[in-house]
Amino acid sequence: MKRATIKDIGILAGVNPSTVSRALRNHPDVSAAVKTKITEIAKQLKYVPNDTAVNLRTRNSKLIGLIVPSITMFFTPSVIDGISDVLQKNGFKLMVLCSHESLEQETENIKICCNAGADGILISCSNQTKNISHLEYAHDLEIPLVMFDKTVSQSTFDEVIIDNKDAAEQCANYLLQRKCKNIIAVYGNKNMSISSEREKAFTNAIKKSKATVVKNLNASDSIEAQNKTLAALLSNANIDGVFAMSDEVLTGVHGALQRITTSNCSLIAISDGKLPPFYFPQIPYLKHDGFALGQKAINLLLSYIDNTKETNNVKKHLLETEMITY
Amino acid sequence: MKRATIKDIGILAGVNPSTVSRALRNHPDVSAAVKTKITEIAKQLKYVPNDTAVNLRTRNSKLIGLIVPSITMFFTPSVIDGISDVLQKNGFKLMVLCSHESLEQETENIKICCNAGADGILISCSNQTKNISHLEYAHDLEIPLVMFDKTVSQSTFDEVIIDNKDAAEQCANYLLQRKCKNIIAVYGNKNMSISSEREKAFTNAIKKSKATVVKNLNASDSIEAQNKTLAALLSNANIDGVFAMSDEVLTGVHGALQRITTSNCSLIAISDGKLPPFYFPQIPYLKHDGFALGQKAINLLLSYIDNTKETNNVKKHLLETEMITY
DNA sequence: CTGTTAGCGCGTTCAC
DNA sequence: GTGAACGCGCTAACAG
Repeated sequence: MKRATIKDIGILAGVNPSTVSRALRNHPDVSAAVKTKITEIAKQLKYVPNDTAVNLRTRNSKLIGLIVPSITMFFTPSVIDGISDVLQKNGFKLMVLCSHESLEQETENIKICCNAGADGILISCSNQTKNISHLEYAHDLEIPLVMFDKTVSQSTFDEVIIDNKDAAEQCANYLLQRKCKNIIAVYGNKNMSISSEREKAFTNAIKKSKATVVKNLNASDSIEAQNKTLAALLSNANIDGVFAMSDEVLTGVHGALQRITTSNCSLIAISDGKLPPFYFPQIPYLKHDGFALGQKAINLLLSYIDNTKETNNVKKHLLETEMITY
Repeated sequence: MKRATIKDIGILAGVNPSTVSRALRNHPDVSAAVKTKITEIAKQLKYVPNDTAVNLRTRNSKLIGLIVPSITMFFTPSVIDGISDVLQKNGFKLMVLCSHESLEQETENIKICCNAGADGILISCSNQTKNISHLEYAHDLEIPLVMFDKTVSQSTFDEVIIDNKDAAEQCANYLLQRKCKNIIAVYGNKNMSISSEREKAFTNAIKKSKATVVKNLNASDSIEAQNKTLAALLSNANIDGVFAMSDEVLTGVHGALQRITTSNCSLIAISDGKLPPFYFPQIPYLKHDGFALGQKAINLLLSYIDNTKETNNVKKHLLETEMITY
């Protein structure tokens, strides 16, 4: 069944295609009589405007490119959910590209987005990414871009991230309240700003107390986290507190703790909350909401696209977090 | 920076736009000299064809619509990963729509895909979906559609699913080998064909032995799974084997088992393998690979789009599974 | 208020 | 071999 066009309607209504176009878009210049007539015919023909033609004419694609380092994480799906939630309401399409933690693939994905004519790009960087030189391609084409979650130090694009300092401090305070004295902290890949920021804040908070951070660990995946944590626990029998900065890391840390039957540690993690309830006993965590983060990031991007953004100041947008204990 | 068009190149090269078009698409009719000259200029201008214009002209969008019931599950992200892996290599874009287990939203998503001019649709149904009447919209427009994973009984569209019968039987055999006699089986939502098919196969396999299925449970989410499993365990002290048909269900089942300290049950699950290793001790599972399933489904859909599909027989495509024990 | 005209950027006939 | 002309479906400027 072929699709009806604006022209088909015009013929049936005995009017010019352009009149049909105006009527359907509720232009004030067209008479009520003609308007209802055209609307009626359009309904009968099950007319639906051809997006491609509209896009070509109006020079926008109603397409948002989303680039993520990995999709099988706990966090990313929630973010996608939040983004698509907003986009569906605005008639935008979401194109999902995964970089698999590769800078090369990430660079390629930027090009794909631009060449596909995306109206805007949302990116969370791979752990290989150290600067934003590969984002210039989008910047040159004047395609709005917003970074979220996994960002790198820069001052060209807006960033939507959780309040890393506050989150890490809250976790530190939790452990201090539980009277922990000898603490291990496990972070993600060293390149990521979320790692260094959380480390800095956590370390400072602990320093203010009588407790000490016995060891700062970095791990790019849960296996590495498990091995390093296990080694640290074995060589420091007096560890009584562990901080895991993400779900990825938490998985490994938890595995390590399970293997040390003698250990009696307090554990706290930064998490989006999907994973912790699966463990028994449940693990307390500082919740950082991926769904909300996705929504905030896409709303910001859309404000760039619609030109409704108030100021032009590039800045970091912080997301609040919440401590969940049982 | 504005994008260069075929026209810009033509002016610089002193040739007609149509010649540029031919040269860039390596048409045999254009002389080698002109061809290299044009290619050179195109490179300098960083020319990239305008997808929208090409799509309008060629009447296809290079867009695939993916509709899933939920995205925060364990399984879906792997599937998306597999799909986008294939699509990126073929220059297709992936549009992700989530139905949030709502038939109404699913119907709406079908329309969004069609109206956006998707070249093809991949769908995993919500647990409210009982038939395919809402898919007719796509069928009428002759848009290829392939169902995967969560399907409903029908004979219009191809389905890509795991070999439910084999999977359930393998799980049954695992429990029988462990000398289980009194077994609980926990399935997902009753409407889903994967639930009924797995139940049928599992029950039949157990029936052939001296063991019995004490109880068949159905649960739409992990909370419900946990409550029902817990109740069943409490009222049947002699349970020595549990089968969880999915990660969703497994989460609840595991929670229930943890709460019964006296229980000494064998546990087996059908899972894509992301969740089981997180538990300690690790849970054996029948692996059904979401990544591979995604790839298989999209390849099938692409063969419809390219018209390279051999036969026109609608059928179920089964995916093999693998038992993972420790 | 409505019709005419002119493109958006590209691919493809048809001439020459 | 290459140019000219047309049209995909739609919107927008200009006329009347």
